[in-house]
Amino acid sequence: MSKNLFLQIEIMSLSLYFMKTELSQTEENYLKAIFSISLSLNKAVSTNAIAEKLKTKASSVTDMIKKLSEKNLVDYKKYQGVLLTEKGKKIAVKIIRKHRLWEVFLVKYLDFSWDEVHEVAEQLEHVKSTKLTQELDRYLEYPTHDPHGDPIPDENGKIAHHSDTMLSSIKEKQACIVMGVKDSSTSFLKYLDNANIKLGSVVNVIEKVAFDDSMRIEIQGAQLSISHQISKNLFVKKI
Amino acid sequence: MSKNLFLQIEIMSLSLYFMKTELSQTEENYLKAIFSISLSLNKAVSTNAIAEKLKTKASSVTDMIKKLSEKNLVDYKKYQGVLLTEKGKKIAVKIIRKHRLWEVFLVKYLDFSWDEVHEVAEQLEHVKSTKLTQELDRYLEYPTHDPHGDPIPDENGKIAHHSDTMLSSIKEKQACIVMGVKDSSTSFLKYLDNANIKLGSVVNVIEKVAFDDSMRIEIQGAQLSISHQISKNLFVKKI
DNA sequence: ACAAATTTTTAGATATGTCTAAAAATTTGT
DNA sequence: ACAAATTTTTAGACATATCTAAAAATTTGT
Repeated sequence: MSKNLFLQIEIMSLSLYFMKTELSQTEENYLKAIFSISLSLNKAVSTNAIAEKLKTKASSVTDMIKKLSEKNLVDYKKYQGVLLTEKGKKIAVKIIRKHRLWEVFLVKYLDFSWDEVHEVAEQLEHVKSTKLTQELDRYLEYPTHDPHGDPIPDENGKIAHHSDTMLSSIKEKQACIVMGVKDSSTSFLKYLDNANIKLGSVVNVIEKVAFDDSMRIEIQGAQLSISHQISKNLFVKKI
Repeated sequence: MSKNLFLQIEIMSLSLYFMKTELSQTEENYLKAIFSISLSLNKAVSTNAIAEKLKTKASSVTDMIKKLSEKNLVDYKKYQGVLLTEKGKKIAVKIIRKHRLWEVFLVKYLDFSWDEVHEVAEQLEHVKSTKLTQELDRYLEYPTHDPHGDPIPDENGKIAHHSDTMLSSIKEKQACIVMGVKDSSTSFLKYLDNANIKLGSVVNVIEKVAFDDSMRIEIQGAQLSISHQISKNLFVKKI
């Protein structure tokens, strides 16, 4: 009888471990936040960092982390921050994939501009349907990058690595192509629209000003001066 | 001082009344349920009817009704059931509009069949963005009916009225066109697929069997016999 | 190294939406 | 009309996700 009980408990734990747990939107947002913070970090993600990212309080983060830890989505040791497990990483990447696919859809077919897509994609990314994601991907013709130049993970979670050269690091007389934006804030994107800077734009660095790190660039025949704040938020590829 | 206080309270009440209250998905689902029940009913909607529709308990419904009532979305008197206010009706229709637009999108562009769309549309309908709905409508070329033949409310909430003739009421030798389905269950829709019955199909009533109310019909040259259960769930238009 | 500052966790509260069980009101049947 | 059946509401719990305030642990600065 006792042996039977243990067997039963083992089966329960196993099914719990493999269970296709439907996550809440909140849980999904935590995973996404942890993923994106740990991208630019080689250590465990701190409670405060997550709290700041999600505009919530550290105590709320601690509670949620415990929950995610019980579901084997994060590795957590008290006071030591968290890291996503493989399982947690897979889910985070899946959500990012959905987010970016929807962004492409909104810009490509629904006339959204690149500064309008984020808020709506934040909602759409939580819709649960494998078929939906697959069909959307097909319909969009398997895009590799979203409207901000960020790579879209494929069905297996593989992510093309992003250009990591900033325009600010390009030397005088050198030409490059705009590959993405580091900052996706509305104000920055609107500035770029105004300056006629788009993904794929060819930029020639005419002159660099040592004093304030600003630069004079040429884009589509027109010259303009951009501050360091701008140039250090543009991913480019040298030609 | 006291006059000032009253003024303040009045302003607060006014702003509460006009406040653009973001509703939760649950609240939206209650409004939708009440709307759809009251369509086939000329009196207040009972607590139990809502509970059954939403697969929840009557006590939960009472709680939610109180909340919706405080937000002026339903008229509620204890033990007397509820009716949507104009404000509530507007929101319900908006959600139904979004639901049906998404269904059209899924079938038209993402290769969903008409029995697969409901579940996903239930999620998509709660995404909040006026621009999204407008642009989707435009992109779909302002469809008037969803894949099940249900009318899509326009931007002002106007709904084309639905055919209310059932195939079961059509007389022998009379021809008609399939306009919609009353039952949208997977099993019914799959049966129709199998029998090659689609929206727009021309159906000829060959013979009616008084004994069990079944009928022999002709569709696209082929003859088949359908039960009353089937014929009473198909909206048609006489030719 | 150890006191101060910071970070993180815990404890206890609040809000939403759900439930069961019991009480109250309404409707039904004879 | 009034007892029985049904419906609806209330009361009290519970789960999720949040917060504030205080306690505990870790990190920092001298």
